[in-house]
Amino acid sequence: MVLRRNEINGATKMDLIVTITQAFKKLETEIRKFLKPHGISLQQYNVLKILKGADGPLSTSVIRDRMIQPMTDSSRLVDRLSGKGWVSRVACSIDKRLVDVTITEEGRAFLLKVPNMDAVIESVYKKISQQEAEDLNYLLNKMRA
Amino acid sequence: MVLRRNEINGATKMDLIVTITQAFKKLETEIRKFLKPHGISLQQYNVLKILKGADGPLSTSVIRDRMIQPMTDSSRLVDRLSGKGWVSRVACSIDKRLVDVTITEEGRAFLLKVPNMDAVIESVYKKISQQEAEDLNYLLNKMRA
DNA sequence: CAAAAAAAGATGTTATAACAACGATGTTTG
DNA sequence: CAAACATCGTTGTTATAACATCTTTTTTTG
Repeated sequence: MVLRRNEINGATKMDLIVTITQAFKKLETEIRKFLKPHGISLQQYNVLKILKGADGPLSTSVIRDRMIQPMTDSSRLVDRLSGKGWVSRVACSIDKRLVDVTITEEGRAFLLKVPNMDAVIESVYKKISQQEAEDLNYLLNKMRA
Repeated sequence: MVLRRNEINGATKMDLIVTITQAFKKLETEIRKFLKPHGISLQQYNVLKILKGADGPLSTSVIRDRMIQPMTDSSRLVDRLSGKGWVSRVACSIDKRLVDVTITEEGRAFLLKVPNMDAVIESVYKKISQQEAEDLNYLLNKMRA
């Protein structure tokens, strides 16, 4: 694929910082606004989806590793989900350092109430083609390889 | 320029969410670690640089508009900078709703002590070429056009 | 001109994230 | 085996961001 761009494009890597930041912020804002009426944060939603997709219980640290944005504070993040009754925590019998976190029926029921996010994603990415999305993905992955 | 990628690349726009997020987070983390020993946050640093680059005073809302990550809470952000003595605030005589924010000599002196960030940026982007950086910039800008 | 609308910034509140330190448990290694 | 080390999760602390609301001031509009 041949990229078409302006005749003059002196974009530096410094410019890329600005561009990546703004692309991310726009994305984050849109998703946040989408989730807000449902009373759940981005990170909490991410964890809930991870647990829903898992076979059985996951430890807090495994959850953190699987998050799109791994965070140091995942313990309290699980705490908040537990407070809402969407996950349960049980001490792991094999390794007592671990905590087995499982999504509850209430958690599953909640996820069912949240509409599919496709429309949000499409609204953010509508300006680029599927091919361009793949190119972007390729370049961004190469960057942080 | 022809992008080379894996034979199979089924990256969806949903994948892009993950990729952009992780690219941004890596960037943010590196810059944060770089600034931390100097005792300034990303946003505060951004504002200080904006004020240094400005001719004269800027109002809080103009500062917000120029930030890489515009934030609702820019009032208190300027507050913190003021608390450190790096900016001064004076009521604007022309429009009394506005506050003229100016970088102080202490603020300028502080900026001089912070080393250039080029090395950090280079470390994050070293895996891609200048051409690829420009392509990325082009695609990301197109996306959010 | 006067009322309505908009804009700027301050502030209270709440949620969240980063960081460091800690205790408990598990693993490695001499 | 025992001591050093590593891992996991919790907790305290602090800084930050989002959001709503409010006052003041300016602009718009009928």
